Amino acid sequence: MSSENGTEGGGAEGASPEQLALIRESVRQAKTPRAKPRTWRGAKLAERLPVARVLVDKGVLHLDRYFDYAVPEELDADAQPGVRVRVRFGAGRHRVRDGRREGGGLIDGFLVERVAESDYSGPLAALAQVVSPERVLSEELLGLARAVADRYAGGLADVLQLAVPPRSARAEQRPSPEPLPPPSKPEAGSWGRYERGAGFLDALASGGAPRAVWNALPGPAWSEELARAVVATLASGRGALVVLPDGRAVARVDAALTSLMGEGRHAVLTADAGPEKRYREWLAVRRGSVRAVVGTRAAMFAPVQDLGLVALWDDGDDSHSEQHAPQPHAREVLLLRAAQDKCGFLLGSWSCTVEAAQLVESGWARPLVAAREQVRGAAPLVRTVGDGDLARDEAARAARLPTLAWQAVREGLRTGPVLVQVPRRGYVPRMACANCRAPARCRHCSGPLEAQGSGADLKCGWCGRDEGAWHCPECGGFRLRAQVVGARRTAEELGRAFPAVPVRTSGREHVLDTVPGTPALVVSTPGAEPVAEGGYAAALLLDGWAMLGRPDLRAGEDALRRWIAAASLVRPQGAGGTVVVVAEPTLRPVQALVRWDPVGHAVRELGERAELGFPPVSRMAAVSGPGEAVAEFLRTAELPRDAEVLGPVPVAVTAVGRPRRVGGPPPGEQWDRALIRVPPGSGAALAAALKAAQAARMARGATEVAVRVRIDPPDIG
DNA sequence: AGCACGCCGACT
DNA sequence: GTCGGCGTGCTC
Repeated sequence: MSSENGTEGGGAEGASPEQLALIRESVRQAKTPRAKPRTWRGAKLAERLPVARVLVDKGVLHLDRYFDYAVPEELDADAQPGVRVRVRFGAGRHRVRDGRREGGGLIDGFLVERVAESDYSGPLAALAQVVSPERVLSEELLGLARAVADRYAGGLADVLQLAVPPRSARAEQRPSPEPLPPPSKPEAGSWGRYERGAGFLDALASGGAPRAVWNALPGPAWSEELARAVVATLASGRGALVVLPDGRAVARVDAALTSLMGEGRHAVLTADAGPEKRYREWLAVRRGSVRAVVGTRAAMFAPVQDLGLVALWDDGDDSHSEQHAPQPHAREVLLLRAAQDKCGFLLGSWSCTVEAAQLVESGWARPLVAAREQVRGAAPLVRTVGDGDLARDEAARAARLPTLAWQAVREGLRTGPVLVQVPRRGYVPRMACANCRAPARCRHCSGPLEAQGSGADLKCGWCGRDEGAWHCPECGGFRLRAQVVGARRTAEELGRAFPAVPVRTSGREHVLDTVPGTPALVVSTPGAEPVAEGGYAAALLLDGWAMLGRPDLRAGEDALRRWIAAASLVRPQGAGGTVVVVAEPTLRPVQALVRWDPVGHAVRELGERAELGFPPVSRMAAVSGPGEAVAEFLRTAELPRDAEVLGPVPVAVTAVGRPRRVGGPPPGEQWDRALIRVPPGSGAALAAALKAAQAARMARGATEVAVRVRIDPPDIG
């Protein structure tokens, strides 16, 4: 008997679907409204568990519902829970005409469960096809996908699209390699530098499930430390998963794992591997051939068997936010996984997000930190140059760069490479008073003024109004300077000032992985900094104004994270490592950098967020769309009693020619956005209410204009 | 989204 | 009696 049977319409189609259709036909003609045929006379169905519950992959229309289908006898063997299937789905009765079935197209789905009876009071259609007998959707993965869908008020089918890669028949046909026996428990290595580091590894190796927020010491040891945690988990006979922000970080942990335990015990899941290779690796994990996974954010769903540890590096990096609906964040997905699988959890970073601090504050995770003298021994010396220094510094105004910075660069270049961190290009140049450096703001809405093209035209980044005659409200000055452009030019000038030294650049389109330990100027945008052999001798951080000037809740935390990430590549103070940050020394993130205290900074931020009712202490959702649609949505949604609606207010029109933000309005269209806030503990109720309201809208039909619902919106003023 | 069902008015 | 317009609701 062939499972290929019935793949095409026409005469080749198996007999039972035809018969089923005929039965439906006769049921209808007998005018029996909704017969309840529990038995199928004539149709050859599977003897045991003849009903398949199927998750139909058709958008958000019928969120999270299963549909029951009859299992024809010839598909019985292959139609196991977790396989991909194709079914007829569509309105109305499937007529039989000229021997062909009509109505309802073939669509994809997952077979979730086999049961004895359906509780659907109507005639069941048959499964059209089992796409392949590979059981891709395990019970655990389904449970995780459902939890993620609930957390983010999204559809189960949407989450499964993120969690299960597209099929490649060739990849499926290849047998996965034989699993290797577990490695032996690794030495603690540089984990010994942390107060509870060795204990954490011991707990993993002995089958425990420790949960930690790890503030990593600056320097390159983090990737090997992550790898040791993975090997310790494997040694206990369980699997491990590490999610990293980009391909370079994946390559480092990959290399560390290979050097600790050789090839064949871990898989690498990244987007740039190509669909077939990626699916092949994914299958090796799903089949249990490989028990450890490192990868970028899509790997957060990797179906590792018997999971003992989930780990995430640098959760503040925004590449951990999924771009596709419902836009889950890797940290939140791994939190759900740790809770569901009762496994270990490790959240590591040189810096510390407010969310990470909250995990410690709530007692859910324990801090994994080094003693103060370890930090002092590993971190570089940090010095600041603020507005006051600049004003007093005659040479700086002429040369556009403070004397202190010149000195640090000159000194550093004597012994090694010097890193210059400049703002990312594509940051719209924001303007400040050339005299007093106060940010130039719109006189109507206080939004940031931005330069338009090459000319002197100014436009507000929020309300879009033109500003023709700006003058500084602080000092009366009327000259402006573009901070971002200034930083780039400064980097160029540095290159000219040290003509004997090579200049390398690393940025968006051309990212360097490493640079040699010889004297060089390395100009890089945040996140693209190459690792220097032996560490940088010095770093110059020039983008303080651009980062801290953003009207964003995370501006301070983000600036600190990027500074710390760059400064972590610099040699320790004892080896002469120096960092100069051009930013106001009274600002809290700047002070946290000088004291090298990212955890303290995050804890203070967390306290303020709690007071102000901001995330992550409260949970927020954003509802956006055309004004009338948003208003209607808010009228009909049955929000939790303790929910508070802020707005709606008009969102800034996306300026024509600027890249459209994911989930934002089309250029030129006016949208409204409301924020909905609930106190701690009501997040699940809020998500459920928003999901129900969305589903109700969809059911009402196509006349309704879509609104976008986003849990944990990233940009709240 | 499709697509069939059904209620109601117009025409043979 | 029967055809067909479009509004409503379902899809196993």
